[in-house]
Amino acid sequence: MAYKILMVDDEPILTELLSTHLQDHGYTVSVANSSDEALAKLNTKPNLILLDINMPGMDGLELCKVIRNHIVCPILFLTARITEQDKVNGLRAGGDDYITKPFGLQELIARIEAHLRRDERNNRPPEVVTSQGLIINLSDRKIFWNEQELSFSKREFDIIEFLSSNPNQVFDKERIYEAVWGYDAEGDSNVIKEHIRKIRAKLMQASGSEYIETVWGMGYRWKK
Amino acid sequence: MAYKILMVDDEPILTELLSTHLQDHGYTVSVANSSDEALAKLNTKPNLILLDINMPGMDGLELCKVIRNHIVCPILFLTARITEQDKVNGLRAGGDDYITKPFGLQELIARIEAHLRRDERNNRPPEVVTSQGLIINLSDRKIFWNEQELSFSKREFDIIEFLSSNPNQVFDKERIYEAVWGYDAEGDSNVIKEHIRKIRAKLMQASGSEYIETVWGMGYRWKK
DNA sequence: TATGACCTTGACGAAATTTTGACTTTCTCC
DNA sequence: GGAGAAAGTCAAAATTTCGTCAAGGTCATA
Repeated sequence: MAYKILMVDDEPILTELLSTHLQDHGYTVSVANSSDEALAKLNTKPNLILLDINMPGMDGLELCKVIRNHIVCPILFLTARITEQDKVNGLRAGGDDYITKPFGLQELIARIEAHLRRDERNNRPPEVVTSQGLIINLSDRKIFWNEQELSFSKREFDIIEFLSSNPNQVFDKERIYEAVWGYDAEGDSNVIKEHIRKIRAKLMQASGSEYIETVWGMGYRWKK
Repeated sequence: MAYKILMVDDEPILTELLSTHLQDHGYTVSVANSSDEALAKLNTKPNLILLDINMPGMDGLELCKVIRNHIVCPILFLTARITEQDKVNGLRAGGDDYITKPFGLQELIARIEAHLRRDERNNRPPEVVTSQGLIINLSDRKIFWNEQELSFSKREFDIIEFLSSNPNQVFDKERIYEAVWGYDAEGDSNVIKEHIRKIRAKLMQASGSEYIETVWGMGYRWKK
């Protein structure tokens, strides 16, 4: 499937030119000419973001910080200025790389490919999910808090696996039941509540922190 | 509208049997007895694909990869073998689930329904962002004012979701009730007024601005 | 068959949300 | 400006959902 790139720049001429070029290289490109538009287009779950630093309103650095609250993917700054300070600011804001204008199209493509490759490697089989010092090894079905291994039953582990693999998303009880048991729950059931309770108790005892959050009236979410 | 299912299997007996069964459950079914036929029938835009792994010529896994280049929808493998390696191969190829032969028809229907529901959920309306730093993340059901997360109850969030997804449009109370509660309000009710009040108070406290406008005698409108 | 871990269920109090009803304020039209 | 309708406010009642506990059921294993 084609990689999706979100390009954020307030110069329509540039965005048009670049998006054509990127599309020629097989990427799916969506363009945002302002920060608001960029935020609105985050839902397309881009694999990589190209971000102009100089923009009216919320500038690229600010935007980068906000984006980082929502999704994880390589963010490359397009910028004219590139002092040491810019670099620091950019990295602090959560950026991954810089490309100084004017830049060669070859270089742009090369850098994009490099970052996507790296990202791919990093996001590979989520065999291990880590979360606030907790290590969840999905292939071994083992969970560690620091050096100490915690013990969970099958159902408990399945629930943890499901929730922690989809952090921050809210799932209602039916959805969890469906995901873990593999079929629909009949009527109202207490099973999930009870398992969640057991899981919480074990995690709290070991780590002292909350991992599963209740979203009242909606379900549960794994805090990341 | 009936969901469309594309079934790909080289055993005519099986496909005939299954397609009848699926049709009895209200699905529109198209059958392909070979990979080539399957590719040719992709243009029917199925909502879900059932794919036999073992087929002469291009096998199910190969076919799956190719399909993935064209459309996005749940792909369920029908398979006799199901080792860990198969599972990995299948996931790598872009499959969503496995059903091992022989399987019960009940189970098949249940899984199909589950995947269609999930797919529906994932393809939800996009995240919405209004100007001035308010970010409404529909999939996580989180709302941010700049860096700060605001808290809303289920109904409150649902109303915000509905209005903000249709900015600048005016909806009367009945319409909102219908959209959020899922059924019609009986008689005049204060419920909407009250929820709107709570929402406004929270948004005002955090951001200092009005997002919901009253259109007197008509209803409410999300200002964008 | 006995044992123990695990899964499931029903009941109940606590907590949070939702709804209601009475009342006040605001707006429109005459 | 005043009457009437629509919208806003507030507190309290009604309802829903959640967390917890105790107990019964199931399953694999010794």
